[in-house]
Amino acid sequence: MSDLPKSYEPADIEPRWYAEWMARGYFHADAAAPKAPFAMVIPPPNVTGSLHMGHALGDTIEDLFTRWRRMAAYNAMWLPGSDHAGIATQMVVERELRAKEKKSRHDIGREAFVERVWQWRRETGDRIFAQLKKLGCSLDWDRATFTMDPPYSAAVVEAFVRLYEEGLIYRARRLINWCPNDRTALSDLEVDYDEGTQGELYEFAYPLADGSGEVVVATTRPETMLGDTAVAVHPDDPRHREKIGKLVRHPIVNRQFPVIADAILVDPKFGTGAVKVTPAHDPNDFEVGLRHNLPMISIFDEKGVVNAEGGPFAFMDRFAARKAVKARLKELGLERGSKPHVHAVGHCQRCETVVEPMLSTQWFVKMEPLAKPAIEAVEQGKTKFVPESWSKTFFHWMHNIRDWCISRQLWWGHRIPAWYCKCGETTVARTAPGACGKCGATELKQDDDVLDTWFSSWLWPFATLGWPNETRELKTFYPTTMLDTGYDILFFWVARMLMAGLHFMKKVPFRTVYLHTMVTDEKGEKMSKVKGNTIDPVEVIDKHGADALRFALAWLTTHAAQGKNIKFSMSNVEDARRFANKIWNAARFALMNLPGYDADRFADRIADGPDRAELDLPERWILSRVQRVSEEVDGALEEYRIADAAQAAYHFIWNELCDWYIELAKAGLAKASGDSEADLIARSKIQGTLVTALETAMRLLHPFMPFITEEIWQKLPKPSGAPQSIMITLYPVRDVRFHDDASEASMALVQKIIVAIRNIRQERNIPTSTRLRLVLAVGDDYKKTILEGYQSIIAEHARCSEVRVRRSGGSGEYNVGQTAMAMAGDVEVIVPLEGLVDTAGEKAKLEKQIEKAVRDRDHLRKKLNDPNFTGRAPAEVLEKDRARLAEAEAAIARLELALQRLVGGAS
RNA sequence: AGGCACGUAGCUCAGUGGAAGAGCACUACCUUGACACGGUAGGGGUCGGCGGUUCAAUCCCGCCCGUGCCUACCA
Repeated sequence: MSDLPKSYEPADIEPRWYAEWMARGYFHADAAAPKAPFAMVIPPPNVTGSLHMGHALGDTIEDLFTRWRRMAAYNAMWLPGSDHAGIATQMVVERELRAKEKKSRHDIGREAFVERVWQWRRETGDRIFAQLKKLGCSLDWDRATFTMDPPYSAAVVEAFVRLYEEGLIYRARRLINWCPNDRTALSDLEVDYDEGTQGELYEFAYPLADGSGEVVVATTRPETMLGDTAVAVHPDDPRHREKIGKLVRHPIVNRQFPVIADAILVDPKFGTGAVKVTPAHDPNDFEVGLRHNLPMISIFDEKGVVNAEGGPFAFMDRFAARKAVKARLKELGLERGSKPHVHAVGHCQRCETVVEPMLSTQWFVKMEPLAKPAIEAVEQGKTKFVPESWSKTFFHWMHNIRDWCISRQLWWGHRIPAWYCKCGETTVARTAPGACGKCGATELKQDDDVLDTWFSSWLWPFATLGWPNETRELKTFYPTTMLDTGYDILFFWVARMLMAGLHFMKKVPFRTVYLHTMVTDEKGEKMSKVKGNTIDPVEVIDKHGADALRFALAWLTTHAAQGKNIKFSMSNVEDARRFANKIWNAARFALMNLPGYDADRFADRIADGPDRAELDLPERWILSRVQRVSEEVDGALEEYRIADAAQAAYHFIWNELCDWYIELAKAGLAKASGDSEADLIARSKIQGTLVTALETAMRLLHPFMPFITEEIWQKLPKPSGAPQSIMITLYPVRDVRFHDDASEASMALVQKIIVAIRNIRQERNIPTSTRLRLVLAVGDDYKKTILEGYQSIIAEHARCSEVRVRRSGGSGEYNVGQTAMAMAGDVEVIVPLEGLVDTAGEKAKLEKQIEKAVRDRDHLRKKLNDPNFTGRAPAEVLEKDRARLAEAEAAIARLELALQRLVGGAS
């Protein structure tokens, strides 16, 4: 007897099973196991991070695939870890230091600060791991890796040194993106452009040095004029042609510089046709500076404050200087105008400070040689994107790739393995060199900078498996099978991993890249703490359970078209929770109805399929259906159609197993409630089928909802020798013995008939307590025989006292004018309604049905009379349409007959 | 500026060259011994607009309108 509570309470069940699975070591994959590998690495969350909805989505998808493959007998390995997240982590610890001790990192020094970060990590880092466990993630925790672990750090150094030795890493003075707030260089990808910033196009005049006039320039950043070293015009612009080669006089700092001609920089149609050139603070101007060999004058320090080059404006902040410079120009009578101007302004991805282009010496990775093999690998299908359309975006970026600035002026991260000698020699080495290789000096100074966090992340799929050592792990699990991640880090991470994997391992790092969408709030707005529209997955789990959250996300995970996202709301979770409750109650029903059931005996009975087991229609039908749905779910997962898989499982469980089979089983069990041997056998067939269908459904659903399926699975009776956990069972596989087209067709007809009767009842307001007498009229004896076999099922479910089946066309079987009639496929469903009939109403209903059938018939006739159609359409389409036409014609005939009788009877 | 997508039921979204689908919402009825976190039945869409290809178009092609996203140095 079941003592299950009436509704499902996940909080009691989930933590218990996760602990049990851990204890039994189910998450661990042995690299030496003689099984086909399925390997995946987690996109490592920041150590500072806590689980947000984006993680919840990705990790649900990843766990879903890991569990699914594990149940298909793969050696499934999902590798966990976390990322040291340079800037983010440094900022967190700095903030804490300031709050607790009112000190800056500079106050305590680099060594002490880095120790502080380690201490912070020991105390509060990897909080997210506990949250991943709550979500049910079956990660191989023994392999958890942190990007600052000593072996991983060694791999980072190894990668740097190799690339340096190969000439793919170089140090150069370039114009880079600088964040004056974080005081570090950024890569191009770390700059977000704020499209549509309302700015000003300000015009002012540079006087020509010879006094022959002036040249008016237009700029959005007047303050950078302090660093101007040229004015550029288009060589063919008649307005400016005679000024080319002349000098202008800088009105504020004591300097003269030329008017130059540059057809690349200058668009004569824009602004005044003359451009001020600031090579040290603008990427385009930098290029001009190189082309024309102009001086490059940096006018800001690392905080974005004007330096000594700014003359009277020194020590002013960038934005204060802008105002001051404008005011001064006005005083000097050089202001020439201003108009509003919308343009894109770059912001630091991390702190949103306006990025300053600065001239600076940094380390770079030469990307083109790395990009080429990655492009080819994707072209050749060695790595596939899902959805496929992302490969276009990938190619576009890869073909236009630029060198990657990898040095960061931070303290937290992998320190650049380069040492400088007073003699000017640079030594790049795996360990600190004892002396300069050139001059022998022993006082070498290591580069102060650390590497971009992504420089360690791009090694993730192989550095986590022991690279550069040749490990068993690498041999077994590299290349990994799939990678799942959000499309927002396609360039940051996926593309770079492809490049690093091909370069260092000579093989792609993953066969398939599944890119999932972004999760937003229900209005489609990005979730953010500032906006206050975040949904905390941990709170959701506490309230509704991890299974509900996971299923809600899976249900919504359709292929990620660009610019689309998952609009997530709590109602999605509530729906999923209702589903969990439904499953729970289906299991309760089963468990309440199993007294006397012997799982071993049923297993014997069913061992050779449903024929030998002598099952009845409902049993044959549901076993065929669970089989078909299993294949559907499995097939959908093969194609990464996650929502389709979730929805197929959902509809099977709710609309077939619960709505129909359990109802059919109730009647069957009631009928066979006695103690006779016959009853016992009849009962056991139903019990066995119910348990089998439910057990299969639980396995099917386990990757989506691991906890509830385990809980129920454990409670179901199983034949002796069954596995200890649903986690280590086999995923439902194709078994053609249970395919039963005939039973599915018969059941579909029975269902149609029952629905037609319920419809009649509903429309006429006939209460369920009124037992109906039913007549089914069919066109041939074959169908008559079949339906006669299902009379009792129909009677039970449509609440009829009597069901008669006869050939159609006869008369006198029911009282004229006293019946309701409807078509269920080609079966006439006739319900005598003595004394209950509203003749006018019946007439209207019949007419409506006729009208629809006539519409169908006319449409089909027209089609089938068109030789163009019959001549060109494929045979099966013609056949189908002819059958439909025949059905429509028969329906019209029978409905019209019924109408005539009705009218005749009433008159 | 270039590129990639999208426009299907009130809402959120699937879908396919051969009779329009789901979840939620809505309407009516039902406290039936698995479940009211439930059941039964139902209403609701010229599949953004206009052309074209085809025997057949929501699906393929072109144009237009609208929306979103990505990349890019427009002073």
